[in-house]
Amino acid sequence: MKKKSINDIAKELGFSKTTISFVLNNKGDEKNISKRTQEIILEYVRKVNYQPNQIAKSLKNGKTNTIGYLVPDISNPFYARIGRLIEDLLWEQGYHLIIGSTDEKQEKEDLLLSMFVNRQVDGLIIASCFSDLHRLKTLSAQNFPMVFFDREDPDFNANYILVENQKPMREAVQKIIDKGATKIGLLSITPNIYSLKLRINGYKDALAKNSIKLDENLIRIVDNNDLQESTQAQLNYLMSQKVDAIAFTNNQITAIAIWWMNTIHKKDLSEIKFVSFDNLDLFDYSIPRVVSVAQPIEEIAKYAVDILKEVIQSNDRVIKRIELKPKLIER
Amino acid sequence: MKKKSINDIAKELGFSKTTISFVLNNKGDEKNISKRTQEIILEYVRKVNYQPNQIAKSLKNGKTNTIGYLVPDISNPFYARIGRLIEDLLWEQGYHLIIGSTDEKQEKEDLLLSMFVNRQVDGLIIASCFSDLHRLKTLSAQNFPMVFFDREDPDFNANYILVENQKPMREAVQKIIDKGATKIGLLSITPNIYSLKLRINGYKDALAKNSIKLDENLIRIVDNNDLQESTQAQLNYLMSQKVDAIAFTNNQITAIAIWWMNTIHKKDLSEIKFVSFDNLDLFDYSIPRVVSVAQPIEEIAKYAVDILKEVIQSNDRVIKRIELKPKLIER
DNA sequence: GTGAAAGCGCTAACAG
DNA sequence: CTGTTAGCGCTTTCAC
Repeated sequence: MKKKSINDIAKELGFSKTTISFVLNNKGDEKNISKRTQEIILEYVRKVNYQPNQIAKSLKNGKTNTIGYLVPDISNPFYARIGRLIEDLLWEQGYHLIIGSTDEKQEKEDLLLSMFVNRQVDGLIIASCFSDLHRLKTLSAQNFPMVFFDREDPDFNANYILVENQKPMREAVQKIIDKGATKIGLLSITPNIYSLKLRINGYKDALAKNSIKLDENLIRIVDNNDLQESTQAQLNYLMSQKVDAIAFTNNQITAIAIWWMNTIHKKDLSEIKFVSFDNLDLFDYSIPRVVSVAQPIEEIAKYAVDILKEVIQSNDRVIKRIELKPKLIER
Repeated sequence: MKKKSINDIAKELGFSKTTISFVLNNKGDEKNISKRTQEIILEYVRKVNYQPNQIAKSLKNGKTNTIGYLVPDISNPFYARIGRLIEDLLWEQGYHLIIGSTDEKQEKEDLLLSMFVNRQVDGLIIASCFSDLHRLKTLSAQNFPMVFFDREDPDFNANYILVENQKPMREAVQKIIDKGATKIGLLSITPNIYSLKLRINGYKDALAKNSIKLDENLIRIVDNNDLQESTQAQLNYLMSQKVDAIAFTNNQITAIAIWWMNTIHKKDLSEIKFVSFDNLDLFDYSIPRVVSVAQPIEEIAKYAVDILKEVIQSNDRVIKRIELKPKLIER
């Protein structure tokens, strides 16, 4: 059974497409279509459950009412929850979300970016891996509506919704120093992303401030291609070095670490302290205790959508940089 | 800067649109376009970074290469992870995912369903709340490609990727009975979904098999509109009834329960036993101990995509019902 | 008040 | 080997 088109409706009803189109788009009055005609059309449309083809509409209007959501991994709770919030906010405005997970791979990000552009999404909300600015800069130069969140590249001027990184990390690490930690390791995913560098700097700041000598060996980077295994190996190393605290630059590796401590390592649980950028509910009760930096995800989603809408609507270039304050959660 | 169209390319290069189109769609050889011409076109296209408009293509071909993913909540780890797996599988086939979260609300589900249809998605992967079959049956009658997972409605004949519900739940509850539980409560989200009913039946079966009298008061239903609060209130009730074990019908409420036990209740942690349908990594170490029923999410995603593809490709009606075996995880 | 017709960017049958 | 052309379903200008 083929779907009805506006043409079919027109024929069946004996009106022209134009008339049907006007009525369907609530321009009946404006275009002086008689009340009677409008009723007939609306009634019929309801009866046969006619649904206009959005693709045709999009082609004509140059608007698809879709937004691309490009993140490292949609199943990461942080991105999943923000995604959900964004989905809801966009829904209210008649927009829909197409998702894309990059796995922190430049190549995948590039392909997804082209895909989104080819699909004519009206805008993009992105947590980029920023490993190659070329394509982003091209899009930006074309004034393609984009809002970036979570991560920043100082060489790339764009709309950013960010949270402070360095200071909160410093304060979080300070907390565990106050509680007696002296030998503090750090575990991070690839820090070629500026925001992650800042988090690491925060860690270094805290050490410096407390005259703890920085031991570069205690800064461990996990391999993105094998997050699970690599995190565990690096943890193992840090534990062998007898650290009494570990700072993590995102929630994903903290979660793996807690799991590993409890199921594989099974030692030092109460002795060691964790610091995590990003919060998770389970930190409220998990051992080791975690001091965490909670990002204001509702705000992030809200600003991302608001600014994206602004960019889409305005013709001239909008560049905003919003920096939100995360919340330090002591435990 | 307006985007280039195939027309522009044709003019600039002095070929016709057809030739360009053939070459771009790798039909150059098939259509006997000279090697030289192909090279020129490919070269030029690369140089100006021409990207064909997918919307126009879609309109022409009647295919959008998008699939709708309709679930109660994309930020629920279960749906998020399956979503991610599906995204990857579809990506390999050139398909992309549009997401929609229903919040278990019929109205929202209906709206999302229309949205997906209007957008001309090529297919739908759905965990429906099944509170009104009308629209689904209409779509099904129109042979719209759909695959349902996680949940089933026996009154609705469709493609299903499911896991066994009743028996695994019975076995899981049996485990904790073996460990000494005698007064076992149950907490579930709205069980107007058949699959959830089956899980509850599994719980009842286990009690019956062990001659434990069923106390309907110990079967508590949480309010979907306020999951957090409601779950906590119901838990409070169950604890006041001195149950020595609680079975949960999905991971979301189990996670809330663990959080509540550890942060609010702070008692009975080692005394009480949990059973959870759906697994979470944190169950590996969380207290109370959780016996869980782990769904094979990779398989679910794989089958969902495979069968959807099959349905899309075949002209005649395909109806499959796959029932996978979940894995019982003792702890 | 209503309709004819052009055109959004692309594909593909058909012609040459 | 390559080009002309119709048409996917819709919107909108202009004409009647």
